[in-house]
Amino acid sequence: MDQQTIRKAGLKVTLPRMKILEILEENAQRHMTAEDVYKELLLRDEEIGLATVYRVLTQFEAAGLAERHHFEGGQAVFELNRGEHHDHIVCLTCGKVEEFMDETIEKCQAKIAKKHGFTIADHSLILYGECNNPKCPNRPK
Amino acid sequence: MDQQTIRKAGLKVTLPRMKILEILEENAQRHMTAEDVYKELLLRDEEIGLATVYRVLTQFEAAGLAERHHFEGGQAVFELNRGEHHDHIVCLTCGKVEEFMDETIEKCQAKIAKKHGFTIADHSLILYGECNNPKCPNRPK
DNA sequence: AATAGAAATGAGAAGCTTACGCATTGGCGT
DNA sequence: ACGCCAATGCGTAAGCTTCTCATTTCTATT
Repeated sequence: MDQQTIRKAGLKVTLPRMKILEILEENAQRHMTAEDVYKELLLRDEEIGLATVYRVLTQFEAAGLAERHHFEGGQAVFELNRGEHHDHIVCLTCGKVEEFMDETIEKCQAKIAKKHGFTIADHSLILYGECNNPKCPNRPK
Repeated sequence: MDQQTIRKAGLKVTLPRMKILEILEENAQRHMTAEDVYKELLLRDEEIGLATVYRVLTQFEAAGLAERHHFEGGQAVFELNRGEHHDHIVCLTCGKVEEFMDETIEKCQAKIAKKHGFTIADHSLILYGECNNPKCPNRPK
């Protein structure tokens, strides 16, 4: 139940938060910008302001429900946290994002952090390139 | 000679470009924002506009002279390209940035790209954490 | 159920970073 | 030394995100 998800995050259960969570769940395979979420809300005739979308997404992030990524292009994208950590490959031509996870890289990172005397809190690994998909050049949006 | 660096990049040798390159060289251990560079120019009584700083930094980036990184915090930072590729560890408390390079990780990335059918053009790996330096909590700025 | 208090929302405006337009300035080849 | 064309500076504009504050909505309480 979504309500529990929100409540456990220490947030009041409100309509905007329910709707936004719902949209993020339905688009779990995509990575959505705040604007994307807002547009989706408009399509559903929900009277939710863009400011609220940003606020809620930021709260979700703070609560660990969602992650914010800064891919190239200035606009931040959000995705629901589904438990398993992963990194991203982004196609510079069509914008497609794929996810991956490599145990070796994770271990190397820990090793490097130790060598530098750092305690790692988080990391961001993004590979940029061309997806080589025949249909790729059709940029979305 | 700096002039050669700029000329070889296909850019006209102008005073702003010289000064900005100079500042980047003198602060090679730091990672500077456009604003940082601009302030440094003001200190030196150079009549160079912020718009020019952004323009020149972007040109340096396009010419491969400098790299632009998007660490957390929205503001992009620039650093001169000194030939050898490297990634970054950023201290979330004091903002200190250290550089590293790990052959194993680089190889893993290539492997992952191949597995996903991507041709890698670039990548961004940033570790965030605490530097554990006794003097760390004195945030700069 | 009704109510009070606190938190959340919506709308617009502000803030911040970055890019742009245009008149003026300044390199660089001849 | 001269002139062309690129580069600059200033102001302004654009894009993304956050803030302000009056109003609404949730939740705990009566």
